[in-house]
Amino acid sequence: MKTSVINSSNKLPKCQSHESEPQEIAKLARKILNSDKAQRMAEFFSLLGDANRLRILSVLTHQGLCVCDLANLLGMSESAVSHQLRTLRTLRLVSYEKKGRRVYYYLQDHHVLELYQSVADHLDETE
Amino acid sequence: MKTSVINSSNKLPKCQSHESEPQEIAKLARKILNSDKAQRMAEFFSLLGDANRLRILSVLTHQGLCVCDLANLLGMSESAVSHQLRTLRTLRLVSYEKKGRRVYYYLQDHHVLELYQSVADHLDETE
DNA sequence: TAAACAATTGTGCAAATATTCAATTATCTT
DNA sequence: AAGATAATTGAATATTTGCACAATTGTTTA
Repeated sequence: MKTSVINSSNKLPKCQSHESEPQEIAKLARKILNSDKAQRMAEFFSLLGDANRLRILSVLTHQGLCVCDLANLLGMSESAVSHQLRTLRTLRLVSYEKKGRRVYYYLQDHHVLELYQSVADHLDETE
Repeated sequence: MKTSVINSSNKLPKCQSHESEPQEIAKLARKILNSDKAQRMAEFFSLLGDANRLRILSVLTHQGLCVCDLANLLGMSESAVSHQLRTLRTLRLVSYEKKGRRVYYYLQDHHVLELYQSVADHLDETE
């Protein structure tokens, strides 16, 4: 999930900036996605870049559930589920509520639902 | 990018399915995101889960560029850029065109733009 | 209070990934 | 044709990440 840190060590590539207007290039340079934000965006996308996490989210979409039931439904160990929920928790994609010794998890950030649906549909289109 | 393969080794978790209607659970089981599709979705998201790839895409959003210019703009080595472009290519997010010894890359899948913008905005909201 | 259960946590390892380095291919220029 | 340049590729390395396993915490039930 934590992704590569952006190269700031300025080991300059040696190929020459070419004929096509150098000022155009300079203009582009100002539009480049800022490294810090790129990093945060990458972390967000990476969060969705795991099949098991996606499946957890897909279940929580329909209903809030405890760790135990999630583990059973998904065929994962409780430990694995708990670990994944932890990362989902720290990035505020899910919330939780303790009821006795069970801990119920709920989808918190419904924004991810759009992304989720969007990619799901996209993959359907492109066969 | 290739993500963890889903656990099908059925090492059964031992906690018991609890009181809250077992039939509800059974119904949920049928709605779970299919493992295969989850895998493909995860691969797609993982593709966006790297800061440098995001930056490459963000540049190509504005203009098609050759590897050399991309490397210069992003402060990456040509080799690193080329490697990343390869993965973007194989997943059909970018297209390319050879002009002499330069190879120009273009954003192909404009669908990612929506995702990109969506997450960019999302992070802006949540400060 | 003891035993059972649900969940979390830390450690360690294996698989995946990004980048560097070196070698190679293809194209341009002289 | 020779040398320079742009890009790709493969191998090696370092980092990241997901999960198993074991130990621990907190809660319920007998």
